[in-house]
Amino acid sequence: MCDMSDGRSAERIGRPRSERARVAVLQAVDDMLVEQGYAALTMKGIAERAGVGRQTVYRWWNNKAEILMEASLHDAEDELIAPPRGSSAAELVSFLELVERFLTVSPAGLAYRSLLGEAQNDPEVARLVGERDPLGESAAVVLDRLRDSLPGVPDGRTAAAELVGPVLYRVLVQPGAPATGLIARHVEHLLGIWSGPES
Amino acid sequence: MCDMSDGRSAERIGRPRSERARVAVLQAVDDMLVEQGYAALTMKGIAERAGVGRQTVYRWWNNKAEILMEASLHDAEDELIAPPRGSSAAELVSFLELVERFLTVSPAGLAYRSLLGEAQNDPEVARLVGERDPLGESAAVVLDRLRDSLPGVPDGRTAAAELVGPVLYRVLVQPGAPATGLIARHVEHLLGIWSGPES
Amino acid sequence: MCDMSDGRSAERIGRPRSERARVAVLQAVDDMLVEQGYAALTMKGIAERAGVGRQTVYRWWNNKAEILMEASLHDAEDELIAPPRGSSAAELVSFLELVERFLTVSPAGLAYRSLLGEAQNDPEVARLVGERDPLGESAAVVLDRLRDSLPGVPDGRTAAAELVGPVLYRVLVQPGAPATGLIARHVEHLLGIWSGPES
Amino acid sequence: MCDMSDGRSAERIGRPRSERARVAVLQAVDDMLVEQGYAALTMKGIAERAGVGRQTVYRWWNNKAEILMEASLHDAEDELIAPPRGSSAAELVSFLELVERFLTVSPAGLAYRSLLGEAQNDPEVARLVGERDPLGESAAVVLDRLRDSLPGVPDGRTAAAELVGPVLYRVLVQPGAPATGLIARHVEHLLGIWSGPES
DNA sequence: CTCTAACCGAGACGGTACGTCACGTCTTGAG
DNA sequence: CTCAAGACGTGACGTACCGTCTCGGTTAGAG
Repeated sequence: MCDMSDGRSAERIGRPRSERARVAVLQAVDDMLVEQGYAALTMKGIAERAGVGRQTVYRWWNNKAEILMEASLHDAEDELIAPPRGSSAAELVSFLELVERFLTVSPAGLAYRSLLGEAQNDPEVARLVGERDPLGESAAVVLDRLRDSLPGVPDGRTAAAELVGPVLYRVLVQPGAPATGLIARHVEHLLGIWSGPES
Repeated sequence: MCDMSDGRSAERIGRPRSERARVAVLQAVDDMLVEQGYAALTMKGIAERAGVGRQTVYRWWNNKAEILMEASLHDAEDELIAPPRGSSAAELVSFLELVERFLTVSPAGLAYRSLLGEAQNDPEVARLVGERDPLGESAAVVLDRLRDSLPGVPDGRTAAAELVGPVLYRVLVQPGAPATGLIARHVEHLLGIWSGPES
Repeated sequence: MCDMSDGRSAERIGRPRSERARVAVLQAVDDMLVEQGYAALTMKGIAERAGVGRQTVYRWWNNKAEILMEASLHDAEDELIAPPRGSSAAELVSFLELVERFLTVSPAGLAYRSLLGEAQNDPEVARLVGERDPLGESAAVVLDRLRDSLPGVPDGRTAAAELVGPVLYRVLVQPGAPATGLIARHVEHLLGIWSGPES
Repeated sequence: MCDMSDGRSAERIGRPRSERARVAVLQAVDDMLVEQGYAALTMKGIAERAGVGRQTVYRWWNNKAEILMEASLHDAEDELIAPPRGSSAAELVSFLELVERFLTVSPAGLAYRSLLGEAQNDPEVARLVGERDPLGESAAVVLDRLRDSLPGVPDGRTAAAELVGPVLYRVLVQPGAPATGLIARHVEHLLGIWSGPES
């Protein structure tokens, strides 16, 4: 997020940044998200929970949004890997169920939703989300894997939007309602489109 | 939103509430949303812009979210009425283009997005959005109108989610990118599903 | 200190400022000065001790220095009134003993010393102290009263400086050391100067 | 100030401390005091200006006060040596004028005033100032020299307080106002006291 | 035509989070 | 063991916004 970024940068002088502090912050954010929710996520609170100075947090990330993005990105990659199944249908259903679970119970998913929320109000956050969208990226991975057996899957972000859009919409608008029925029917429809000879 | 709601409640004594103040607040919110964005939307700022006391705002609505909801609901009904077209395809495309324009330029749409964002962090707002979702309601209206010519359209919120979900997702994640291509392909797919004998 | 100053100013609109909050702050400052000393005097601490919002403190006074000045000025007038004595010598000795006690034990006096200290670093505070110096003003009052029996007392701030300067210097440099001997000898000297026909 | 103090302690091992760093710090403090004033005197700022590590500063001195004390003490001895004059009066006037100039323009004098200010809030600094007071020591030197021709000069710190107290008071309270008139009259009075047969 | 009650504007109130700054300590690699 | 550099934990700073309260003044229906 912040500068210094990708290791290297040759020899830095002075005391090196504490990786320990960095992961403590990310862990604290994860914990607090599930325990108290985003509304109770204070910079001061994060720092205290992580046993870290406030300034240190600002040294690594410029915004609360950047912390959330990092917390979300890192775990999303792991949590949104759909296990291989026998059929495309089962694989898509599994993935969307992962997505739903991710968005409703996983710290990373809660972070993603808060991030998406903040992006609607803060253009800086919007830019961040626009560039690195863990949900869309995971969907792209799954679709790439299925492209052989589903010749109709379009390229780029369109297919990803068509896949996860309805589930995301349901979770954003009705976080409490289960999306299982929606997922089943939605996958059925998508298969009807993508597997056929058309398009 | 607040009590007193729908006129009624017979005869109240004392000075009646100023309808003038109420619409001034809604107008101020609309203006400030397009001029400065949600981040600069302060209760104090709204009151001052509307030439209204702060307490008066809280008399009509309990939260900033309730104001946004009212500002969004009222205009959304007008702005999301798809004009009748010759074909179902054209009608759906028109509707989704309306949706995209609503979400990106209309004050009511910006309010809706901010509201949806806030709902991810504040359960009270989430309840509000879950009960009255202008986007889903408009989609339901359109789908009802087309149900005769599209026998495959499922009932309830599933179809609405499938219709608007991808477009909303695109706008939420990439507000700047045009969704025209996505809309065209998406409608084409939906028609393939809904018009056929299957499902 | 702050604007609003001298009452009147005709009809103000809005909720009037809470005199209760104002005196609570001044009382809190007095208490904390004797209990913990100036170093522990935090704006946040003052506000909490006074049961008052932080912004309220800033509404009444712009600086910590302005609070101290007000706390000092108000009490200094009362605490530095030398009781009438039979002789000029006794009256001056009484006054200087009051000054010493004021500077070492009274909250107002501790505030004055901290203020004087801050004035050496902050030009804004220096201006404040230069305009309203409770110590000098009290000395001037005493000297005015004695001018009849001491024809040699010069006008203006010179006499006041000559009277209180040595005692203040002693207290500033050696707060712990008693100044009684210094006071006795100093008054004796001053009388030798001021009572004579010279000057 | 810090340990190691007076050279000695025989043979230390490891890299010897850099005297160059020490004087660079003192020079930086002097410069910054006249350029920006005490308020802008930061430990980090001093170190950077001196081209020195922060830890190095703390190795030589424990507090900012100790640096100021050293900066003040060293130069005060030179700057407060009253040149020999024909008369006691002229010598005292010269000395007090030096004092005034010292306190208002000299870096060492500004440091002394800031130190005196800090001493009112911090007992540790108060102890420091109480033990080594450059102003009082210089006054004692002058008075010792004049004791032969002024038989009435009392011993100890009383005379010093009586001599410099009024001038210091004037400078502390009204740094901008010239003290020339005060000095002339004050010396005249002191001579009336000290030269006479009385006391 | 008053009385009364709820409204209106304005703005101060007690809280709390923000991002910055300075402190004094700790941790690098180099000398 | 010291040096320059700079990150570390701590905590105060002044600002902004929240939602409530308290003013004087306004506007209706009830007596």
